[in-house]
Amino acid sequence: MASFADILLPVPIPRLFTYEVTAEHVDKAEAGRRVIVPFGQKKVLTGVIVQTHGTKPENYEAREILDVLDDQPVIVDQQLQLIQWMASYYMCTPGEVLNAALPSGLKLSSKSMVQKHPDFDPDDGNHTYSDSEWKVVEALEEKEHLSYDEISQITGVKNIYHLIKSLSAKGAILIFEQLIEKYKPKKERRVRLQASLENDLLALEALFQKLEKKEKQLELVMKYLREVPVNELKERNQLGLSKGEFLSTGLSTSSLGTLVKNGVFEEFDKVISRFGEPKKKEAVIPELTSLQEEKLSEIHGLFEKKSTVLLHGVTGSGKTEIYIRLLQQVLDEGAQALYLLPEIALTAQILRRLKKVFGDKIGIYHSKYSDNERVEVWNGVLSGRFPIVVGVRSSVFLPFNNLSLIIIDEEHESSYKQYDPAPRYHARDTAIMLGQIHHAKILLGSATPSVESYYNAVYEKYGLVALETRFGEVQMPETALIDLKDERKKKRMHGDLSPGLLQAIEQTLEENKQVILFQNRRGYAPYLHCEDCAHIPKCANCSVSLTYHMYRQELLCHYCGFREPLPSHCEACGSAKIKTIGFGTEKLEDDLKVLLPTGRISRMDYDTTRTRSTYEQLIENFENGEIDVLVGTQMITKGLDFDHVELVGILDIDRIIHFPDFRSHERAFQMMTQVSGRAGRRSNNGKVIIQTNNPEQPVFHLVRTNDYKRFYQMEILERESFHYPPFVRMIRVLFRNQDKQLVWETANHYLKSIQTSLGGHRILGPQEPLIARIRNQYHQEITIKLEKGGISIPKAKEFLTQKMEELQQDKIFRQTSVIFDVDPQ
DNA sequence: AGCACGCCGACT
DNA sequence: GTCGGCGTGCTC
Repeated sequence: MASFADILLPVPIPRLFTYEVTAEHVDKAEAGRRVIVPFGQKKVLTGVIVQTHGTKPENYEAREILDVLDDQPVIVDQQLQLIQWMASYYMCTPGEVLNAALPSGLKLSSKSMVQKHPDFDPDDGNHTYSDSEWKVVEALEEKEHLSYDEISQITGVKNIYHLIKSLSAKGAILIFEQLIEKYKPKKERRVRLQASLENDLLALEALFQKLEKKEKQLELVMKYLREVPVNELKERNQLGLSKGEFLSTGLSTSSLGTLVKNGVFEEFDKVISRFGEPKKKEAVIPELTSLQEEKLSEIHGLFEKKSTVLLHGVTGSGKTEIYIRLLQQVLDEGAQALYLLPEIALTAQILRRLKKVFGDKIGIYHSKYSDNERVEVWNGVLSGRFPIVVGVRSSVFLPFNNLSLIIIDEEHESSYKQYDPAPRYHARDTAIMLGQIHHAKILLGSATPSVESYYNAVYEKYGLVALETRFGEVQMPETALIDLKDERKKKRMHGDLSPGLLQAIEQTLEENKQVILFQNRRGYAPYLHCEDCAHIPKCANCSVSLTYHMYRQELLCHYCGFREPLPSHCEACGSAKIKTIGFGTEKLEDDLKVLLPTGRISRMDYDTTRTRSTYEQLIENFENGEIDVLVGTQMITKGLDFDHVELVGILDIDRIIHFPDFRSHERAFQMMTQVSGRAGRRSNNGKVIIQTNNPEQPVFHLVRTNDYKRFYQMEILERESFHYPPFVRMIRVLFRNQDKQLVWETANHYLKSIQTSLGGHRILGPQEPLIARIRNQYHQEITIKLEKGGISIPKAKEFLTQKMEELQQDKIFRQTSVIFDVDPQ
C-alpha cells in the first residue's frame, strides 16, 4: 500500500521530500506526474513524484499532497535518471536541475497576495498607521490585491515582513495565496449551428422563411451552409468554423450576434496548437552526392561498434544533408531524434530547410520561444506529435522516451555550456549521457571539433568520419594576412580598417558581391579616455571600463547593464578633451558609411537583434541582397549560409588569441575558420582577410592552410605539457561576496581544507578572476585539476561538496557564496 | 532559494 | 517605545 511519495521540488536543497498520499490521490500518484504540495509555512510548490512507497518517515510527520496535476507522467523515467546524473556530475542539487528542466509553464507556483480586509475602517480610531502602512492602504483602494513585490515597490521598504504583520494585526489586510497556473492553451473562437438545427431539415426551412427579409442574417446562414453542408455531413457541424475566418469576408458581426442570441448559431472555444494543425509533409529528401553517400555509410558502419561518432566536415561540406538522411531513418523506424544546435546557429535559414523535409514532425525548442510554446513542444514530445526536436541547450531536458539518435551540430561551440545559474552543464556532454541512457547513437558534427572531442576520436572512444571537401567541389576561400604594425607605422589606417581590406571591400562591392566583417566587440568604443588626466570612466558596480554606445549616447557596462549618459566633460578633472579608444561594431559601421558612401552597410550584434524578428529581418535582408556589407560580432560566424558573400574580413582576432585562458588558441582557430567559412560558399572566389599585429603567430598559418589536424597536434601537446583538458578534469570553485577581504579569507580557508587530501592534484589559486568585481560582488576562484588515474572523480566531487558544506557551518565563512563550475569553458 | 522570526540599534 | 535592518534556521 503506497501511501507516501518522495517528491523532487525545484528548490536548491539537496534532497527529496516525503509527503503523504491520501486515499483520494492514491490512484493518480505515480512517478513522473506533477503534484502540488505545501512547502514551508505558506508556500505551495509544484514538484515531481520520483517514487511512491509505504514507509512512514521516522523523524517528522509527512504533510499531505494537495493535488496530483497530471493524468499521466510528464517527466519520464529517463529524465529522472538524467537529472540525477547532472546533479552529481555538475555538483548541484537535483532541484536546481529540475528547475532548469521544466519550462516555467509547467511550474505552478504560489504567490502571497494581500487584499483589503472587508471589515476594515481606517477612520475607526482604534489604530494608528505609519506612512508606509498608509501607502499600502491607499494602494489597495486602487487595486484589489497586491503582491509582496508590489508592496515593496510602493513603499520603498526592502523588508516588508513587519509591515505586513502589523497591518494584518490591525485588521487592515488579509493575506491569501494565489496559485498561478502558467501554461495557457491557445483557444480559437468558433461558431456552429445549434445542435437542434443540424438534425432537423424542417426547422432549417422554417428558419429560411423567417430570415427572408433579414438579408444580412440570411447571408450568414447561407455562407455557413455552403462551407458546412449539414445535410450530407451532420458530424461536420460539431467542428464548426473559425469565427475570425467566417467573418473575414466582411460579414456583419452584429448579425452573427443576433443569430447567436436567437439560438440559430452558437459560439464555442476550441483548444488549438500554437504551431498550426498537423499538415502532411512535403517529403523532399535531399539527394546526396556520392561523397556524402559514402560518408553516411561510414557513419552507419561506425555506429555498429561505437555509440558516438564525430563528423569532421569542413565548412560548406554539406553536413546538414547527411543529418537530414539520418533523421529520416529515425522517423521511418518510428523512434525519436534530437538535433542540438547552439543558440545563434538556430536560425530561420536552417529551420526552413528542415521544415521542408520533415514538415511539422519537427518540434523547435528555442530561447526566443514563449513559455506557452515551450510547453506545447514538451507535450508534443510526450504525445509523439514531434518525433524530431531541433533545439538549443535546454532541449536535452525534453521528455523523450524512445530516443535513437542525437545530433550535436557545431559541437565545439562553447555556448553549449551554461554558466549561470546552476546547473552549469555542457549540453554536448549531457546529451552524450542522455544518449547512453536511451542507448541512442550520437553524432557530433563540426568543421573545427573541440580538442576534447577530437582527442576522444583519435583514441577511438568515438568513431571519426572526415569530410574534407566542400559541397560541389567548391574551393575553400583564399586567406590573406595584413600586418597592422606596418600599416600603423605608415599611418595608413582608416580607423580600424587597413587600406588592403578597404580596397578588397570596394572591389567586392563593384562585383556586386557581399562582404562580412567580423569585429567581436559591440558598442562604439570599448572605453573613453580623458586626454588631460588619463581618466577612464568605469562601472560603479564592476571592475570594468564602460563601453560607449553612440546611438544611445550612453556609457554602458556589458557585465551588469549599468548605464549613464555620455559625459561632456571628464568627471575627474572637468576637461572637455574626451577621446574614444578602440573600435566596436558600431564605430566600424559608422566609419564604413563614410568610407563607402554608396555601400549599404548593416550591423548585426546583440544591440540590433534584441527580438527574433529583427534578427530574422537582418538575415533576410542580407540574403536578398539588400545589404552589401554586414558588420557583426560572433553572431555572424555561426551556421549562416549566404550565396553571394565573397569577402570576409576579420578585424580584431588578436584580442582573442591573447586572452589569458588555455582555450584561447582553440577559440581563435575555430572563430577564424568558422567566419572564413562564410566566404565563397557557391563560388571559387571566396576571400578572407585577417588583420593582425602578430602575423607570425602559427595559428594564422594553420587557418590559411585549413589544417585542422596540424592545429590539433600542436594544441594537444600544449594541453598535455601544461596539464589541461582533456588530460585533466577541471573544477572551478568560485567565491562571491561584497567584502573583498572576506572572499579572500573564505577561499583560503577552503583551500586549506582541501589541499592536503587532494595533495597530488594541482590546485590553482585562490586568485582574482579577470574581472574581479561584478555587480558589487568581489570574486575569488580556485581551479582544481584532477588527473586521470588519480583519485576517482566522483569521490573528489563528493569530497569538495562535503568541504563546502563544512564551510557553510561556519558563521563567518557561510556569508560567502560558493559556486562549483565543472568543466569550465 | 524564500520565508519566518527574533535580536538590536536608531530615531521619534 | 516602535521601525526597520540583519542574521539564523528551516523547509517533508
